[in-house]
Amino acid sequence: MAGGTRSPRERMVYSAVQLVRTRGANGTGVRDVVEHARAPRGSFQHYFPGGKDQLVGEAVLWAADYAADWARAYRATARRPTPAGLFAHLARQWKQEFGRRGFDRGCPLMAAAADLVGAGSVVAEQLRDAIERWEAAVAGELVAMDVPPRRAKRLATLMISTLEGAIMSARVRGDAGPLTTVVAELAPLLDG
Amino acid sequence: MAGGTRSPRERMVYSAVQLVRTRGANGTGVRDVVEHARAPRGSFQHYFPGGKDQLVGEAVLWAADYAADWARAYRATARRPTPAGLFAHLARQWKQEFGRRGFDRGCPLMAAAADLVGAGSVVAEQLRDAIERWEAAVAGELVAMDVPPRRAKRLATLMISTLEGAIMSARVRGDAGPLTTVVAELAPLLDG
DNA sequence: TCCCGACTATGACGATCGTCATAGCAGGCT
DNA sequence: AGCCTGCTATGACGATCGTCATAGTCGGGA
Repeated sequence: MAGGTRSPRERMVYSAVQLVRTRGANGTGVRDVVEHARAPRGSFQHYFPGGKDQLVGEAVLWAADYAADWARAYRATARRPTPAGLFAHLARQWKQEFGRRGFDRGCPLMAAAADLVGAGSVVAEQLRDAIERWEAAVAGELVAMDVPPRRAKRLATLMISTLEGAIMSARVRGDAGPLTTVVAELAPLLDG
Repeated sequence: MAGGTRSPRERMVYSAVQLVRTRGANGTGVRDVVEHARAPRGSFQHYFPGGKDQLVGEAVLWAADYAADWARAYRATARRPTPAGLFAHLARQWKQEFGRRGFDRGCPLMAAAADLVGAGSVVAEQLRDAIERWEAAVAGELVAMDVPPRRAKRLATLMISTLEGAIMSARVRGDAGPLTTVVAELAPLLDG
């Protein structure tokens, strides 16, 4: 999650992710990102000649790959993988995040989507890539559990939608309850 | 949805809702709201001495009441109300919105949550009220269908979470498919 | 040695933000 | 008439935004 020896460029992308998660895309300034990353201020325009759009775009893609990797990691930890188990695995991380660090940080994709999609930002395209990459990873894991590909895609859509909404609900209430609820309610449907 | 004879004050709250839906809370300026509402610029500080926070707070509450009313309206239109029918009713409005007006506008509660919760805004409290008010309305409708109160609350959480996530997914992809998918997938669980 | 490329430092620009101060208008009441 | 109150008009303040221009530092190859 956190490494000490990353390049200033990588640190800026990572910091952008964290700040977008807490304050939204419009609420995050490039100066904040540079400072949070302990990166030289002059390096921003060197590494990101495309400006803030490029930075946020890379942050969104970084987050999607991180989420996809997290989904793929489930198979190694579970002795008997099931769709409901995968969903619980995805939700567990968020419960831990909320339990340990509070409710300040949400999903970066949701934050970026809320601010940028309707504004016609160029980042919207990479947001689309990000969501599809994540969903494809989840669907791929379901296929590996012998779920038929077509249904795997539908279940992946359901899982990601429900997870995202539960994250938002939990953050607003300051209570991880919604995550627990949706995991329990969806379990029979996913494994049935 | 739109009335021509509302007071400048009401128009500003309504315009704030629409602008927050498309550009997010931080992306919406008070000058934009005033102009969009065709309201006198000087009236803003008169009606909202609490500034932007007050305006956004009222917008969030307005949206919650609107959503709650929409949920309650289902019972009148359905000859044989069921939980899955209610969920489809909620999703149908969004499919129509996306079909008619495109994907620029999302859910104002999600947009406000993404921008304000992590920033420690005072609006976060009213956001909490808004979500709970909406969820209580949905749960109330379920109880009216003879769903036991405790389970009604859980199903309401599931429905709202899934709906919110599907809205986000649909907006990012520019395709209302996720809404259709989650409605179909959740139906047997909700009515079973 | 010189130079050249990658990287960093710093200051400034114009735009926009939320907020405020102040003045002007209308209409009802006494 | 005079006045008070609800509402509107307008200009400005300081802060912050994303971006840019320019100069400085550093190390390795010719």
